[in-house]
Amino acid sequence: MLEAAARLFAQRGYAATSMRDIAQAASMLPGSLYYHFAAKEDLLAAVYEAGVRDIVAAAQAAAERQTDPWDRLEAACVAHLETVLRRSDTAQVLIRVLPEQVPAAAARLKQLRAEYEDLYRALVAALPLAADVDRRTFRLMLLGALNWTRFWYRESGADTPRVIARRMLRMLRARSDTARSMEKRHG
Amino acid sequence: MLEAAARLFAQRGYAATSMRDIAQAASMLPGSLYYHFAAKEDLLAAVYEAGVRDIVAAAQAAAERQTDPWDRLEAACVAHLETVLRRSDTAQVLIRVLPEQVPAAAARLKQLRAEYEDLYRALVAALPLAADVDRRTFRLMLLGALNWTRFWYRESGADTPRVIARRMLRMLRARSDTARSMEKRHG
DNA sequence: TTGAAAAACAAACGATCGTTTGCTTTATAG
DNA sequence: CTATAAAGCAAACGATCGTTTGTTTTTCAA
Repeated sequence: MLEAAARLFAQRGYAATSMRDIAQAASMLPGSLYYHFAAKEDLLAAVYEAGVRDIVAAAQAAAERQTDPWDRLEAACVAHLETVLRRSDTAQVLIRVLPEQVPAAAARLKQLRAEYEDLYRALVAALPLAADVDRRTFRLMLLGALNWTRFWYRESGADTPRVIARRMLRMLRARSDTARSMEKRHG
Repeated sequence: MLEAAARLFAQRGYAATSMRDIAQAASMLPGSLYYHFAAKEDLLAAVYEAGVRDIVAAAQAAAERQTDPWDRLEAACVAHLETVLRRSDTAQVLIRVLPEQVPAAAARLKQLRAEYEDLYRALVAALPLAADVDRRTFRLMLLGALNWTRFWYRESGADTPRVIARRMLRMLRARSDTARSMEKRHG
């Protein structure tokens, strides 16, 4: 039921998905949904919560398997992209549906989003970046590029989410890195 | 009237905006809209077209004032971001509303989007990039980062669109550049 | 096996949706 | 000034929306 809602919210958006659509996808009648959720907004909030859980869990688990700050970030990004593009419909809703679109639940949704943004704030904070690199811009740029893939990624394409994430991180890593690690990588 | 529609589509999305909302914002009655547009989808297509025109015109004009490939791209990105974040409601619709959300008009909308993606394809093609840099990833990453700003940019913040665009481009420029221009910049 | 709680059904409520129709107002060319 | 076309008004159409209500089915512990 949550899965059906997530799939439709991710595909069509929140407003364009009716409770009847969701009910049909879940093989139920519209009214039955209201035994589990008091309103459409609550259903969205539940999907959102599951989405945050999916992404944060995947990214965090991947990061924890690494020790080097750059490796940790890369692992998190790979997991993030694989989750969003392949594994989880609920995760896609995080990208597709924005809190402001549902004013009544905006506060709760923003709080949930913050949970996963904090993860990246921490990962970026640990990077040995050159002094003139703005970490906020770095983080927002990375997340923007990653999340935007949802709009052009095709399963049929040659590139896997893993390859895409790594390629993106390599582009950002270059000059942003400290001189010391630059030296090391350049031999 | 187009402006009213653009503002609402950008703020709330396509499905969440009713013809009555648009009519009220344009100080008209709902039925009157249909003298100018046969359907809601046609109204969106018109807004989309104006949005593409705004972005492409601004970016192209800015790029033409420069000769160096990197300067041309930077100028285009600055103009792009200023248009999207400040000047044009219609431009925001391009980012907010995706073709797949309106199946009946998807083909036309995709065609319009392609027009502005081609501009960036050309700008990126002209860059003196290192051989191991994938230009497609470069372009998609840049556009993703730029367009994602719509979701976190605040007018009240300290950074102007111009500053944001330049900072982002500087991060991407570093290692992606050829060795020759690296040398030049590093003295 | 029975009885109560959980879950789903069946049917409808008022509200709002995109759109249409017929008439009136406004603008403009001769 | 007047005729004609462009633009907008007023009112409503059927469809669909989120949601509610009362009843029936299913589940499962005692």
